[in-house]
Amino acid sequence: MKFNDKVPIYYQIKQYVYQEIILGHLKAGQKLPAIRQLAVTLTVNVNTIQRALSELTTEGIIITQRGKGNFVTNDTQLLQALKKRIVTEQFSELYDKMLALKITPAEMVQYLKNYIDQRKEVQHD
Amino acid sequence: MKFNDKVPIYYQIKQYVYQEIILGHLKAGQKLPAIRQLAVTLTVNVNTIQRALSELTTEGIIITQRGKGNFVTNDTQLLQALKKRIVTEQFSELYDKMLALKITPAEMVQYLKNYIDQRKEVQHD
DNA sequence: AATAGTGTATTAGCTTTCTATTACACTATA
DNA sequence: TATAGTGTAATAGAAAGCTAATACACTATT
Repeated sequence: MKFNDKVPIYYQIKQYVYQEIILGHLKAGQKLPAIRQLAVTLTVNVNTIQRALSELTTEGIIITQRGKGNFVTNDTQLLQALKKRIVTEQFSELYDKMLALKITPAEMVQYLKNYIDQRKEVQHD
Repeated sequence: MKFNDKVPIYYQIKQYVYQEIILGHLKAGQKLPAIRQLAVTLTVNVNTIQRALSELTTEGIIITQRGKGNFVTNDTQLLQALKKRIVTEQFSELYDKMLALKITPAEMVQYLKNYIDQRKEVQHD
């Protein structure tokens, strides 16, 4: 997996797990791959996986059963809220950065639309 | 200054300088505060300031004159392009993250509008 | 009981970032 | 020419993150 070297890997792994849950690749109650397996798959050290899962456990997203494995929580309410939480986080960050540049909300929407149009054009290459 | 501990301080200082230029607080040719002064103002070490300015110099945004100080470039074309570059970077990041969550461009716009409305409501408290 | 598959914990060492400190080099000016 | 203000460089040490390696603990199965 390709990681951004400006932000801790364990943090990016957390985001990856969020993503897999949101995409439905990981469902409530489902068993995650073994940490040694994840370490191989993501090509990072077991301890780095551990740190990410440990924080996810603290959040209640992941339940660890010693000797058995790691499982996605069965708390469907928590999982439902996850997508909203993650998406909102991203828009919140963007909003604050734009505001710091004195860009108005209306302009933000326009910038986003323009960016989208631009991506569509480039797609046609 | 408050820094995000997930990303290097020198990197955040670069962003801060970009911001000050975009906002027009720093204009073409203008002298920056002395690095020792910046270090005090931002409450970081001189070397950390140095690293940020060194990278900005490499980009041509800042011109260093030994013994005199650091100055914003007079290359107005470069400065003009800066705002677009920084803003686009942010939307690009958002777009990619949303796409990873299988959120369509149309939905992105809607999410942004919703977030903006939400912020407006909260403002009224 | 032994074994394989899990998570947990610890230690050592590397790299990056940041700080602290000191010394040096160039520029302007009194 | 002395001095104050500037950037530059180098060293040492602390902290965070990551890796590697090893050992341990729990669970399920043979």
